[in-house]
Amino acid sequence: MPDKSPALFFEVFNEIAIIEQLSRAILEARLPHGLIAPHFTVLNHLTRVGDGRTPIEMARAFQVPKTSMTHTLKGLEAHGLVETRANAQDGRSKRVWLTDAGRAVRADVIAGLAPDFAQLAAGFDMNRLMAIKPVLTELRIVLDQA
Amino acid sequence: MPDKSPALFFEVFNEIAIIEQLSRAILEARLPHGLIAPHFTVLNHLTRVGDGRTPIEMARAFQVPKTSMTHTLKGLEAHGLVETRANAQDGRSKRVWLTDAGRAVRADVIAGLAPDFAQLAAGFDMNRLMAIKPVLTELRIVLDQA
DNA sequence: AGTGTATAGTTCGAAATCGCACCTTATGGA
DNA sequence: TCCATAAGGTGCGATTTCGAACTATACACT
Repeated sequence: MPDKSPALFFEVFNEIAIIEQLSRAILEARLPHGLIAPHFTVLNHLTRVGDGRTPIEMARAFQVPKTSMTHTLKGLEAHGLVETRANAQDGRSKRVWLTDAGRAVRADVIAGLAPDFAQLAAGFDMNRLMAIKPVLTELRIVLDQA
Repeated sequence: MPDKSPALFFEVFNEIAIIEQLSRAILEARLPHGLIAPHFTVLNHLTRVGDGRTPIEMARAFQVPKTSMTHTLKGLEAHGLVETRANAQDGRSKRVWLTDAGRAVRADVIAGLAPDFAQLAAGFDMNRLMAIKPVLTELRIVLDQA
């Protein structure tokens, strides 16, 4: 009997790629003009884990190249949503802080997403969503090590 | 008690976005020079569902804009991995066919991924992977409708 | 047939992504 | 202290992504 695991991985990764596209599209539909998903992701991250993070730390968290993070942060700074200051502990590094405008934009976007979430929650069993989360986390960790 | 579902969706979509990045990176590391993930995705799709598909059909399947599909197909054609012919049933449309080279490249890439899959399968319970697949499919469908 | 609308696909331009090379600062020995 | 190496960050250029506008064909309705 042949090993089915490659096919299974393919199918799962395929679904994941499509879900990523769709969820990003839903988010971006609610973002103010000029902001895209990576911008919001940074605002959200800084809110959740606390601002004062370094660019490289966020690049690792999101698994994107550091040049992409430079670009994303430049966009956020141009919109006045974050500001960067030198890192007193490390002269090579910066730290990124949310501005009041940045916090406000994040809050507004989340508020604007409420109807989308409501619709999703109506069509989807939250228990099943909760059930897959730890598996996804485990998968992410295994992939990260590979 | 507050509704936790927005946060749960955020976390799941976040994991999914990271998994998408990581799995794409693993795939692209095995692709021949000049090919990226979307190219392979098309080769794989045409192999699985049969070639002779139309560009718009694949754009919908992958949830990408049709302009992106035009670009991806142009790259595949430049590499001689697919060829397009007019659609006899619809004068506006094309159909896309795999070449022998295209089939060979897909097979080679999959063969090259074997060690990666083996490593993943070693570090991950296939039953858990199989368990989340239908939930992901359901999630994809619900998102698609939204 | 004739007309209005919808669909498949491309072109074009703007923005995003990301590898590479580079600069600067840290760090850990000799 | 000096030096080699590593790490944070940016500039640049090639490629990708994708929205807007456009062409050409199909289809529905009269």
